[in-house]
Amino acid sequence: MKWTQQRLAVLEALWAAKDHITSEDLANQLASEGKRVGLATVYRNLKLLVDAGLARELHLGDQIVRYERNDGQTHHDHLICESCGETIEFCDHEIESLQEDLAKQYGFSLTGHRMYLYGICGNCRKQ
Amino acid sequence: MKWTQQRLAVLEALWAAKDHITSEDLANQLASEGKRVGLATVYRNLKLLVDAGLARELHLGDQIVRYERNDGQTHHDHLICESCGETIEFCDHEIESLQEDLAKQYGFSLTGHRMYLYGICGNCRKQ
DNA sequence: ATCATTGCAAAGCCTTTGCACGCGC
DNA sequence: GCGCGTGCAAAGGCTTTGCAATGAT
Repeated sequence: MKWTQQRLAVLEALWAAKDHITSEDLANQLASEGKRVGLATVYRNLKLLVDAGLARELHLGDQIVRYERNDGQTHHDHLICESCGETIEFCDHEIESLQEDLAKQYGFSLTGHRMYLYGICGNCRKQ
Repeated sequence: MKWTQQRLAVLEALWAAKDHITSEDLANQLASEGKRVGLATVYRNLKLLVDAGLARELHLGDQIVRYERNDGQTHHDHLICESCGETIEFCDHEIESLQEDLAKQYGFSLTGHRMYLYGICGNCRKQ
């Protein structure tokens, strides 16, 4: 894997993004920084970064694919405000242990999971 | 909402499908039964059925949108075998109650969730 | 009779691919 | 210099839409 400046730029943008980001937004972000990286290259590199374990692909429930950095350690799930779109990342070991139990009941060995909680955040409820 | 024969056909096919089904598969299924329903009509009706609460749209983690019947009562989550694709539906109140707690901790009022557990089923592990 | 619904084909959107050029090693 | 990586534009899937014709009530 060659570390071309485009690939680095994609990685850095992904690392800098506070929220989960779409391919297009990432490309726009790069463009706004004056870095010209073709959209196809963004797509290609996001895929590669996922394969390399440096990024993670998210499907939050709509059809839009988003990416986030993957530092390889912080597994987490998502709590999403349906009103303002704020997303909170969390990790709950108690739930995860129940998931393990449940899979075992069905004879499955668990390899992973995705959990998305949807709700209305405190701020939005006040308005 | 008019109950045209096409709409009924889509609904019936969805009801009959044992597994979660894609728009295209559903269209093929109809075609194989000799019912000629345009693909656009399938798409339009699946959307409408979701709005009407008769169907549910699933995003199992790939980019493929699948549908399942929604009888309005049986909320459930999915346990998916990554090897053979078998999916098991389950509902675990203990996990759901923990989800509620967790949302509350973050000031959210929970409106829903999606949970997908991925693993290898007993059969596939034997092979 | 009226208006929602359909079918078809065209258009849209996002994503991937082919190919010649350029850059990292 | 070699070969991977890039950019561009074209092609690909899947989904939606425009429009005239059809069908449900």
